[in-house]
Amino acid sequence: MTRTEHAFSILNMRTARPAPPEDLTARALIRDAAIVHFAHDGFRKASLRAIAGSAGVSASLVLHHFGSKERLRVACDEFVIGNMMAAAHDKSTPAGLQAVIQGYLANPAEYEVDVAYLSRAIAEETMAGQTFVDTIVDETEAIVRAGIADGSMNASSDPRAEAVLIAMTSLAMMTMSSHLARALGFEGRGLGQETMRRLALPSVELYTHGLYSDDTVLNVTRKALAATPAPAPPIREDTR
Amino acid sequence: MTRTEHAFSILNMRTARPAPPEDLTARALIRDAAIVHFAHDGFRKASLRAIAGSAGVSASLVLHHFGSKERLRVACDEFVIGNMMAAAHDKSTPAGLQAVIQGYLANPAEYEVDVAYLSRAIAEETMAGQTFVDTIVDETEAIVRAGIADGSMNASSDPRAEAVLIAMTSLAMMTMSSHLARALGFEGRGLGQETMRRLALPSVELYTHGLYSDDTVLNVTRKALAATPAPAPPIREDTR
DNA sequence: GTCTATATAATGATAGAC
DNA sequence: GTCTATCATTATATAGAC
Repeated sequence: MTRTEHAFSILNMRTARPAPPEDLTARALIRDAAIVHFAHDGFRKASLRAIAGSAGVSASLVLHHFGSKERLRVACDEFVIGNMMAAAHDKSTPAGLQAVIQGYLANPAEYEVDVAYLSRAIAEETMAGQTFVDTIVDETEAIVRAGIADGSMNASSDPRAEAVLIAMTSLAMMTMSSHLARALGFEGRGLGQETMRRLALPSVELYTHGLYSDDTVLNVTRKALAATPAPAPPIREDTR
Repeated sequence: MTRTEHAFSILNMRTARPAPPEDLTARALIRDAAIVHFAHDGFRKASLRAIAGSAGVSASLVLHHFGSKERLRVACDEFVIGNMMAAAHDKSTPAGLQAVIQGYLANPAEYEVDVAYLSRAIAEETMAGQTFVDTIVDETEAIVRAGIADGSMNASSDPRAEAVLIAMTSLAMMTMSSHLARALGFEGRGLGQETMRRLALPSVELYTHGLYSDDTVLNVTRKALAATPAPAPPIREDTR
């Protein structure tokens, strides 16, 4: 994803999960219902009975197919992650998942369920959440390093840490979408296009000219860091 | 909080909750235990029996004092928020809570429980979470507007939206601390000083010079927004 | 594959003794 | 204020018929 694509993607659209409604196996119906319930209520609050009810089957059938609630969660994790990775691969850019996220931010209604599921997964620190976050961070790092290399982005003292910061900001748009909307006066409407539209320009402004008007804070921070040596030896992790 | 204080606060410290260990009323013991359990396990998973066990009392006494699990949660919400607001008031700066957060980021062990509780509250979209987020956003907006007014910060097309973005980034450091640490190779150690130290400089770099090296993306975004009129009439909310 | 019936465990909440 | 005993509900999970 080039920086121009990045900007455009904010206003782009994508098609939703191609899952037809009726001709699905019961196992798939249950899995899809579970994803909705886990996303909406969280793992603990979502009950097998409620999931079974939404899928139009008995609670026992859920266990017959998945063995336990925990294994059902794993199946949902793998399905949603697989879904996201497939969508990312469709984009066929070095920043696949990032592009999917941008697509979501442009049209939240499409990926709504998967994104809500992943938000929960991130908060509950489940396997799907960690995989998703790690992938986004790695992709972001690749983008940042490429941008620095081709001169479109500024040099950084620590591109990995910079990528982490940028990725977390993107992810925060997902996980805190309701707070975001409320803070902008769009209460109750979730993360809609109105919210994203209002944030698009300030976000790019911040990423273009920064917040501070001169290097005062930067210099102060540098001195402060130099004055207090790291508690543990400043081992530089492998940042690829 | 001036911008210099902002930079310094990253390396500052603060004292912890002044709660003595033994000479507390049973009600307070229960409340403190509940805060720990709600923070660690979430509201649903935390059981009254486990809370009572940690407080060294019977489960019935919990209900005797608080009436119900939900009312216990409300009491915890109010206590933690009150705690934070008091700490913020101690700072006696226009950016009280922000300063407390910065203090936490500098020394996570101190406020660990309260911050973990608020992280949960944000994720579970409880009353405490909303109050906390809204306060942080409002404070951030005041800082941004003051910074713009005194020339230390760049002008913005939408200071409120800019403040929301900055606040969400700060809050993401809290709510996604484990993912953050893992992404930097500090797995398992939570959000420690190592992590914060590594992020301090890149964060300020980003806020000083931005990410993009020129106005290409900015101009593209401006054009894209101008080309697609807002879905709903572009009503400008009251941004104070 | 799908169901009904049931086992088993845990939870939030109540009653009442001290 | 604090406890023990207990209730009623709900949850996950199993057994077995069809």
